[in-house]
Amino acid sequence: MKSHKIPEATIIRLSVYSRYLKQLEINNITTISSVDIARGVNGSSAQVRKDLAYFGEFGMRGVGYNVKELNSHIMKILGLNTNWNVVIVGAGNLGSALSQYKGFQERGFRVLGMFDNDPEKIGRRIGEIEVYPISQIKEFVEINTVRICVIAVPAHYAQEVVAGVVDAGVKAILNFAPRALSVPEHVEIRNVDLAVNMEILTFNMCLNK
Amino acid sequence: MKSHKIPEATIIRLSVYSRYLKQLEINNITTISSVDIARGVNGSSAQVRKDLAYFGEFGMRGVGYNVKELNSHIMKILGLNTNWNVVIVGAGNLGSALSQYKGFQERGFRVLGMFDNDPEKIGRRIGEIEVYPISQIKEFVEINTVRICVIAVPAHYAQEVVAGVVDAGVKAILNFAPRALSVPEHVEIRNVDLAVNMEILTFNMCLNK
DNA sequence: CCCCCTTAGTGAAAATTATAACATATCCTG
DNA sequence: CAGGATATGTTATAATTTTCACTAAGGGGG
Repeated sequence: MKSHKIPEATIIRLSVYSRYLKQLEINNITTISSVDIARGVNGSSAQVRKDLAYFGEFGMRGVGYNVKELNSHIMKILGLNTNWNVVIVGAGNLGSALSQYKGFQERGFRVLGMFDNDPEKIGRRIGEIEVYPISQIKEFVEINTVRICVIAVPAHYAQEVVAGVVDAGVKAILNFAPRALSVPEHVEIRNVDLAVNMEILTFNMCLNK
Repeated sequence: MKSHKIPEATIIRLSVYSRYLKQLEINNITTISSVDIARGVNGSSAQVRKDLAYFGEFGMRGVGYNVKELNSHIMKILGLNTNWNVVIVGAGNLGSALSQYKGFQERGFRVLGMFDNDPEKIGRRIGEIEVYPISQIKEFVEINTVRICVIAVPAHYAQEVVAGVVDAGVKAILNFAPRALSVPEHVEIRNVDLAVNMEILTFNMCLNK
């Protein structure tokens, strides 16, 4: 297990493998080969093996991988052997939808609260989740040991929100606002830009004609 | 303008540059250097210039780029000099939120309709957008020349939906279902896996301690 | 009008990432 | 128990992408 730098693409794929393995588990499939994993995720078998090799040896030559065991290893690699507390800032359409997103819950992400500055929204409940005033976020994050914050506010508020949640002790930010944000060295940030994804599609469509 | 293969990372960055330039336009900034673009998007100036160089020469040496003109070029490169009609399949939380997402409208993506198989949801309106039965999607796509479909249904329905919309004539798919989907050669697909993004954060957080 | 400062464009070098090929280990069959 | 079939782990190779350094070109001041 060398701690050399791991390509981000590898982490993305591990996450995808993991979900696929979960599916196999549900279907009571106990063993799988790298070739079949590759088939299941539209990848290559060499890549599957290479990705796993960064972290150890999880398979058996001539046999394949034990589905459950491999998934368990990957989950641990990804830091998913524990639950994570999450807050969402921005209780608009997107924030609300994210708060209900099953895909988070399934992977151990628990949205404990939402925050907004709109008096209209504060106090409301989205499903089980209450919307608190943004002024209370620091206290909330500290009390509930929240490490992850999702930002789903308009772009021009986003940097301001970052400052607040970083101060509150958040260690990772998933940002849906289409703007580059500055964070301190010790805070992880990841941008999910929905329009960018659309635009990659249009670019490719235009190429092909 | 060489038509060599363009890195996808370049396209992503172009999209980001474009949004940043838009912002500059709004602030009445007329000229900008690659260094300042880089600063605005947390990138490097060499990368900015390299990315643009794939498509032509848009700047003036010793001066920089004309903001408006450069953005106009990038928009055209990305295929955004025209509007795109979009349908969303899945009128749940996520689909509904996406239908209202301002970031799409701003970039010329018009959501014309949503589709679902739940009688509860069919006929309802989310904002201006009506939810139609999935059975009508083919006709709708043909009549409205829809080229892009957003998939926001549970994972186990997603492949089925793909088959339907591809048959209907859709050329690009933005998939939010956490599952690898098969599409014909001529159809572009892009997966936005929200949990994956969370998991990259947790992975990195675990590395750093 | 010339010189200096600035900044785009570009080609080569470096770093990264993916692919392919192979050596090693396990199982199964006869 | 031996040998073939299978599939991992690993090393080497190729491809891609980024970074760096340099050249070329425009603008402004003296």
